[in-house]
Amino acid sequence: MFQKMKGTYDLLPKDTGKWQSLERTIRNVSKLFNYSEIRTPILENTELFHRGVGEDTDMVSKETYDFIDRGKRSNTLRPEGTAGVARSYIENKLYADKVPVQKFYYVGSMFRYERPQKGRYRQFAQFGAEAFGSNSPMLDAEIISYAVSVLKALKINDVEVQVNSIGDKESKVAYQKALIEYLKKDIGTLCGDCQKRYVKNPLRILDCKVDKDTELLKNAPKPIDYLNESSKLHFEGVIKYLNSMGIKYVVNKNLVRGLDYYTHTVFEVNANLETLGAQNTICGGGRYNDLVSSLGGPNTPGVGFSFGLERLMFALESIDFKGDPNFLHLYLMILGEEQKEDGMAMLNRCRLGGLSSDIDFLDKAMKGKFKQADFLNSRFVAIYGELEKAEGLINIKDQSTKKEVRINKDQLYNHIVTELMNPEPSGCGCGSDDSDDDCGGDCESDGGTCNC
RNA sequence: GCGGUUGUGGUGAAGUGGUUAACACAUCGGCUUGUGGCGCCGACAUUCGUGGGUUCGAUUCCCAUCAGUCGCCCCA
Repeated sequence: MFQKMKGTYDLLPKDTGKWQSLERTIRNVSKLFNYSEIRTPILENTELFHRGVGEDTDMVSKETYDFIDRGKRSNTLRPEGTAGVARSYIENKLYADKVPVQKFYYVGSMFRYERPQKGRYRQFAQFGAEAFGSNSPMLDAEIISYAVSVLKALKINDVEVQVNSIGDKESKVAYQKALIEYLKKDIGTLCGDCQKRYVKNPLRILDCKVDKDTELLKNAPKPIDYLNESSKLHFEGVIKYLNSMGIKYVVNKNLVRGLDYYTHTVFEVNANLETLGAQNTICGGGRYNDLVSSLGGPNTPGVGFSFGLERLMFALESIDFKGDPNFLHLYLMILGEEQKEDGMAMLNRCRLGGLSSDIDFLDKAMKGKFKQADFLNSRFVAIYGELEKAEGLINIKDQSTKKEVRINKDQLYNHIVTELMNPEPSGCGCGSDDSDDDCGGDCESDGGTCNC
């Protein structure tokens, strides 16, 4: 028997409603912030990620899915979204567009070759946003507000936004030098991982979980203290606008991020949920003013974020998020071979009229048909057998009230539509069982038959 | 890449070095030709993730491997 590859998962119909609902919210909020969807290939030239994300990052040095294709080219399944979007921005010369600040969002699969654990898969989904063409701190603040607004729209409230600045290239270099100098004598007292980081990526020593409480690290210089004048001004601007928008955040001076392309603002959103386990960062992002130029484009600033959608899903589950329900308006029960032609005709008429409808294909007994109708969460069942055919009638039963009526069979569709419009029994026919709220807010899309 | 832990039917699970692998739920069929309940009757694992080893004999012990799960590193 075949089984799915390690670290992948099948998203089955019982759960896809949640994802559709989540994605709809993402798209709605994105529209409010005027970010437009971009879809770039899942596959890119390997070199793009080496140059974009950074040769020495863990992500590129040990987590990418690389392969050589039949044309002997080296390809990589994208481990993140920013590099591909930046490539597309440059390749399509969007910097020359009439709209000078280009704002994109994307939703799609990313791939990293890691050991799976809670909230971490080898194929996982991200929702990300990127804005190119302005170095204004207003844009940094907008991006953070955008991320927070998505969470708010999803009713995920128990989160903490952490921000920091690592400054522009000049500030970064100055800081890194100072840090290396500071740690030089005592690096031997830190943990093994830190000693490796010292050589590879000294910035990361700052948020080491093992050593973070040592005097050495507590007193270590912080990036924020090494910002040059313009970097300092930029960060102050970001803070100013966050405050003016009423966005809650904490400045975490130890926050540094693992990707090389970041400059200035870096931020993370953490959810305080035990259901997330160790992976509680649901969103990360920051500014990357040197990325576009390092990929061969014009000198163009940018800023963005990305959400891990599986982690968002975990967060949603802990607040009892339901998503779009699976339901049927009509389940048609045909009794007897002779009635099947009429049945198919009625079924088709209902479907074309906008009613979600189905029928028993297995000639089950009544008992079995009713069970199916229940499993499929059907609002109405209609029974059509010999007796009905003889009189041109059909029995229709409202599952929400258990009331059954016998009507002219040509009235089946009209009857159901009329009943669905009638607010009396249980609101909409979407089958949603939460009576307090609504059915997710989008039943108007199912053919105009909902009335919640 | 490293470490812990788990792996028995559709599901939840019991179990033992010895030949019929409990039990419950679900599902299917019947009692009951067309109204879902209840009840009763019956069906449903040539096999205990996979491969190898120890043994007269392995689902049980050992090794490997695969997968799940949790953690480290890192990240979403």
